[in-house]
Amino acid sequence: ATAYSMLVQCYIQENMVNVALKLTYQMKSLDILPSVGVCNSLLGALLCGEQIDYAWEFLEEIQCRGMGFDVSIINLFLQKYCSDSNLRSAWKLLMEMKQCGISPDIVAYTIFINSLCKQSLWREAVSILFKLTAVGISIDSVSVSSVINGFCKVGKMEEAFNLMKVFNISPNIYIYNSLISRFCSDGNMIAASNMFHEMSESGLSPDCFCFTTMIRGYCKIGDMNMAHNVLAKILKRGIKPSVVTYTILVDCCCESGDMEMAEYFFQDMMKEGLAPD
RNA sequence: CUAACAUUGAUAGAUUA
Repeated sequence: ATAYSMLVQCYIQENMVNVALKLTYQMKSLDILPSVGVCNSLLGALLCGEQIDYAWEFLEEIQCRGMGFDVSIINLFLQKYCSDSNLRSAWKLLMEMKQCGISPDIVAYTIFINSLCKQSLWREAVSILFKLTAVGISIDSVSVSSVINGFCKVGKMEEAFNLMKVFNISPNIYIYNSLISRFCSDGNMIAASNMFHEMSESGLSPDCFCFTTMIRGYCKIGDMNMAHNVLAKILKRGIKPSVVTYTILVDCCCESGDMEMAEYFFQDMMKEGLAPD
C-alpha cells in the first residue's frame, strides 16, 4: 500500500494525473485502499485540472468502497465551488454533507466565509462566525483573518480591529499584513511601519509577503530609498524575494522615469534566479 | 494500539471593453 501511495504521489507531482488515477483504480481492484492523503492529492489535482467529472466519479467510488472518507475530501469540492464563485452550490454542499454524517469543520466554513468576503458579503461572514461559536465550533485565527482581510480591503479598519477583540484573536503575520497593506494603500507609511515594528516586536517573523507590502507602500509615496532598504533587509535575512517584489520595484522606477534603477532591479531579479512574468 | 509521512482554509504586484 505504501509503495502504491508513493507512486501515486509522484505521478501527481509530475503532472501525470491520469496515470495516477488509473493506478488508484488498480489498487482498489487488488483490495488495497488508498489513504485519505492519497485520495486528497488525487482529487485536488483533478479539480485543479478541471477534470471535474472524474473527480465526482472518484468521490462516489470512495464512498461506495468505504475508503477514507472525511471532511477534508469534501472541502476540496467546496473550495472548487468557491473559487468559481459558485456560492449557492457551495452552501448546498455544506448542508448536504451534514446529511451524509460528515459535519463541516472550521476549515469548511472558512472556505465559505472567505468566499463571502471576496464578494463583499461581510455581514453574512461575520454572522456565520457568531453562529459557529454558538454551536461550539471554535473560531481560529485563519477564519478571522479571512474576514479581517475583507474589511481591510475596503478600509473598514475599526471593524477589523473589533473582530480581533470580539473573538480574542491575537494577530499573526497574515492579519498584520492585511492591516499594513491597507495603510500602505493609503500612503500612510507611518502607521504602516509602526504596525510592522509591532509585529516584529511581538515575536513574529515577517515573511516575503510582509516585506513586499512595505516595499509597495514606500514605492507608492515615491520613497525609493526606503523601498530599496527593505529589499536589502529581505536579502540580508535570507528570505527569498518573489517576482512580485521585484515587479513592484521595477514598475515604480519605470513610472518615475528612472530607467537606470529599473534596469538595476531587473538584473538583480535575474541574479536571484527569478524569471520575469 | 502507537509513531512517522502525505492531504483541505487566510495575506502582497501587474491586465479593464
